Amino acid sequence: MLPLTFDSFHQGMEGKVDRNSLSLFSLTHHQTSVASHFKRVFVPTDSSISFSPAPFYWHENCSQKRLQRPFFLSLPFFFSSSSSYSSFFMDRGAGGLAESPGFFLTKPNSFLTAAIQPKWNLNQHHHHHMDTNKQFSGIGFLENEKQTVDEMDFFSLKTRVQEFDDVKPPHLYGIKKEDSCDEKYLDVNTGLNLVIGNTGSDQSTVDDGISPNEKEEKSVLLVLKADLGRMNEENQRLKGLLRQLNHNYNSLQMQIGTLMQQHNYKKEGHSQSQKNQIVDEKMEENKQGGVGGEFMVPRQFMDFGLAATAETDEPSHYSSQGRSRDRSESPPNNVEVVSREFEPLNNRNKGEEKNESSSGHAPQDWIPNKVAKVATSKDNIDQSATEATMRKARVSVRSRSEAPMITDGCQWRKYGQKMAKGNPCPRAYYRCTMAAGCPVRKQVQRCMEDRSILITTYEGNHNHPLPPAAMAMASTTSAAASMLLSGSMSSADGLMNPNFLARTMLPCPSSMATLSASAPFPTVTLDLTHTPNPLQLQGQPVQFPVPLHSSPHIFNQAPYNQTKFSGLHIPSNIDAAGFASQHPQPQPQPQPPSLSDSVGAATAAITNDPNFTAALAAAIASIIGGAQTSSSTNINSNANHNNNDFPGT
DNA sequence: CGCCTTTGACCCGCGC
DNA sequence: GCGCGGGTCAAAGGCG
Repeated sequence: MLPLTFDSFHQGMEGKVDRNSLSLFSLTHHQTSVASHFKRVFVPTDSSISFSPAPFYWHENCSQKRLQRPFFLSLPFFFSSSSSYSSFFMDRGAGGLAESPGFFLTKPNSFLTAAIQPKWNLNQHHHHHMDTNKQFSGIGFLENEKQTVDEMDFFSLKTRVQEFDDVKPPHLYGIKKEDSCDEKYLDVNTGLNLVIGNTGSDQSTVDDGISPNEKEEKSVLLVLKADLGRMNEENQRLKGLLRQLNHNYNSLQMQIGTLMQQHNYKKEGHSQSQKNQIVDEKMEENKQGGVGGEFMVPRQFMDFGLAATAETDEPSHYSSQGRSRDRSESPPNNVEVVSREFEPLNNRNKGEEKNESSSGHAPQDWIPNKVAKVATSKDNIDQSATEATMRKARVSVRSRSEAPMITDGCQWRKYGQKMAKGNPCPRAYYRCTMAAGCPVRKQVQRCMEDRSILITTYEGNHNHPLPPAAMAMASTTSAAASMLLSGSMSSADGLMNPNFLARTMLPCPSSMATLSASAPFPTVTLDLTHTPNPLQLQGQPVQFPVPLHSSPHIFNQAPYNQTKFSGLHIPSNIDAAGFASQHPQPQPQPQPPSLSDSVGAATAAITNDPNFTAALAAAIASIIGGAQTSSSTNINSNANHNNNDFPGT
């Protein structure tokens, strides 16, 4: 233990304030009858340091002078700040020879602790100078709270003593209760009300007639009160933190709402009047359908949304399962779009009829929307053109993995396997089993050309909450599909001008993106194979969202007759997470340790970069629009039945 | 026993 | 009408 150097303290040396010394303090002793045992300690303010005084016991007679549990928790309430000094009142405390209080000055979020200890004890112990007026004189650091005092590395004091005569002691206004020993004070300097556990300032010298046992009980009581006070303070701090979090959350919600309004506004502006009605009905549905919140939150923001907006509420998916799907009773005009979102390539109406009549099986969760087709009697003219391409949105993810299936956080049940033509690797069909009736399905197949690449294609929307581990992939695919579908629903998008794309999309060969948006399924493929995944080297399943660091490659999947689109470039500085957060979800986003690009950060990036949003939307809209045009004329020119990538033939 | 995979059969759309 | 290919079903079996 380094001896304290009191000389500098007493000589009033002016020390340098630096964050490593933490050493400056001075005090004044108010010799008043009211608060004679209070010492105001002034700590020079360092912008990088904030002090949080907490008292501790110094056990004088212990060979190992361990720091005991703190008491006098009234101290923090004394804490006040001025421009150059922070100050707090220090109760001289129980004192005595056996134990006397010391005080920590703790740097927040740090083990670094300064300790102040009443001088007279030090003097008694070390036989150093005695100064009855300046009774507090020690300061030093502790590496951790378990460190003994002997191990304390006291800093030499680099202080100057200042007498702040203008600082008034706290004014006692409360009545001292005989049983509690509490006194109420008003700090006339800070205006704070203070409740001080009065232990008797001069117990070491004044015989107050209290027995040692009573003193101990009072000390214990004070300790408990001190703990309670500390907990209350912590509670207040946490409350403040919670308020701040709520505020931030609400702000983010408002931003989402703003983005959604802009999103809908674009759709309204570029589509027919019936679309307006759709939006209105969606909003009305959200009002009535229990989607809580201050603003409309479409389901795809909460689910693994592969479809745009409320199309996810496909009635027949759930009505047959006895689910509460009130909205299916009066399908809005967008039901036709809904039906196409989930309608398989083939029309399975007959199969369903067979299932319902002959086999007696309950209709499966993912079935063609026969009801929806019946309900789509209006506005067929415009929608007929969309019907050719708007069947089912798919998001395909290419990733390198030796495992048979990537780990995306969801639970899947294999329900089929087929040998796809032209690919020796079989294609596996999986259905989400995290919730009964979840319509989400995925297909897994290895790329024939590079069998280390696993191609996973997602389809449908989850109808249940997702675990955090599944949110990343869901948000990624949701955003991709949403953009794809929202673009496909625009028929005369003014942003479809290629020049707009040229202006907004920077060419970047490594992030060359192509959408396959033509019949039968508009498909977005996220190519995550270009970023080495450490896990793949270990032969372990690819753990999403690990690969999301890579840039999204949206390229031609061409499973069927698909039109290739070149020239859609996504800026390389926009990562997949940012892409996914195009439609941030209100659920807590996963924060795996390996995902440095958190969704939240990506959300901020997106919200701060409206150009990217507009550009991406316009690009996909343009592509889809081009697909719609070409699909009716020259789509076969790009037929590629030999494409080996899933879901290619 | 429940959940899952396997696997042949079946359905469907499409092209010829 | 027939064959092809994608997609699904469902019985049988495996597994913990």
